[in-house]
Amino acid sequence: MRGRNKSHHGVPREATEARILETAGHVFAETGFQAAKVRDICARAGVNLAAVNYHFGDKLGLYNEVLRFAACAAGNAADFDPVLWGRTREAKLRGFVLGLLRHMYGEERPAWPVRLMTHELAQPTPAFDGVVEQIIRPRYDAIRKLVGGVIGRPADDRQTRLCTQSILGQIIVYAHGREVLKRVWPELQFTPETLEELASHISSFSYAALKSVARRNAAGKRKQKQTAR
Amino acid sequence: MRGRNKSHHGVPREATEARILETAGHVFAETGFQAAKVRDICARAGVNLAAVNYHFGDKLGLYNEVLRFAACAAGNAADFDPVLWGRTREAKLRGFVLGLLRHMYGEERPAWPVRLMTHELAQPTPAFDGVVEQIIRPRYDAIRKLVGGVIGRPADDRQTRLCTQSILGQIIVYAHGREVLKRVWPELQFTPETLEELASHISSFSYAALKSVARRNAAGKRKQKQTAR
DNA sequence: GTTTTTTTCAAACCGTTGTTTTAAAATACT
DNA sequence: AGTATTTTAAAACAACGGTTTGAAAAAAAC
Repeated sequence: MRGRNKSHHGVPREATEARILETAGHVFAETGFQAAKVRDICARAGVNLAAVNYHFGDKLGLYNEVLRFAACAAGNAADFDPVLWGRTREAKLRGFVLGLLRHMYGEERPAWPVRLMTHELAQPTPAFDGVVEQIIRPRYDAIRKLVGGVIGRPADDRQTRLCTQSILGQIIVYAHGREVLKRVWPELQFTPETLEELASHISSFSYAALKSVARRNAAGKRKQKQTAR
Repeated sequence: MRGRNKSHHGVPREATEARILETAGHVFAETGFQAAKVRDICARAGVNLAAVNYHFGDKLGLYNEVLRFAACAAGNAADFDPVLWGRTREAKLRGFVLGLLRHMYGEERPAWPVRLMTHELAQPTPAFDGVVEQIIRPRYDAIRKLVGGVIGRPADDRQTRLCTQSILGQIIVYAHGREVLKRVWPELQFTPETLEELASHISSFSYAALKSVARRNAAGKRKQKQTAR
């Protein structure tokens, strides 16, 4: 009865399907899954109301497809090799930060996947686990390894994780604090130059902090040796 | 017809009203304003369906009342004098961070106001501006002033704001990254000792970074003077 | 104790919203 | 061209959910 996905020869999507998907991304990002209305999506996409159910089964099916689409746009795991980001560790750190910022605010990228994520964080749907495993965890593991290298600790060390949280927090605050930021710092604009500036600030801020942690660790070890003697 | 607020002599709230308010806080925090159901709130509170409309006018009226309640629980502006937090600037910073962490995760405090805020950030209601002005801005201004003091710049300097964002980001990541954190770092528990640990980490991490920024600024100035000579 | 006011309750109301249906139009296949 | 299949379209369906109603119960006022 209902034709799922591609037509009989390899053509991936009908025009209608694509238009729904595109529009749904924006609508879901604006209001979240629950509050988004199928009627709204269809009207904006200029397709009939029944099209969503015909092409995607139901609203949740459409949402999952939108998430899959957003996941593709997020890039693949191969991009998370720190060697791509720079030569020195500080350069690597800056590369990671800038990459993430560009990914979230870059002008060439659509803004809706990030906003969609904000809604998932506030109220996860069943699809959230997949998003974490596919999108977030590889990035998290990569930066954790890098941080561990700077402070001379294993990647799953508690202190390493705290430092990782500190770095990620500085990045996501611009996404999740968006509405607050608009009010307490309305002058801030997200131009490409701003992203560079943010990346420089966050990476140098963090690198200095990490070096300080590393020094404190080394001092701690020396002291331990002395008292052991 | 409908009796608003307090009864004729000064008693602030009927039992029903209070029970609705209490329950509504939890429900709104779980699912956000839109997705929360009046029927659900009433059922859980053990009151009749019509009670919400009778006591609060409509759903939005109840929500506003819940926000006002949460705002009270958030403490008043007088708590934001940095001198309360410690003697040295580093101690002040740690005091601020610990205060915010305790406010968000402290066991004596109910957890729902923070989750409610997550929903507001994802999809602000008209009440959000009030929340920002009453709750967030005083804290933001206080920490901004403190940071400016450490790096030797005015409170509304761009660099000061960037550093402030960096510190706040490290704190809110534990609130807004909650669902991610549960998946990538499931072992983390929020005991009172953990809060102390987080506060120590974030404040020492940040203070080291701030000092580094201050040094870089001083070096920049020296260089400027030399070339000017 | 009677009257008045306030509060509770069950039921109904009614717009909204996801989904289904049934038929017509468009497209592909032979 | 003729047939089968896929896609679109308008309307209806059914459940959900905020709100209203009108009467009963409870509380307050007198």
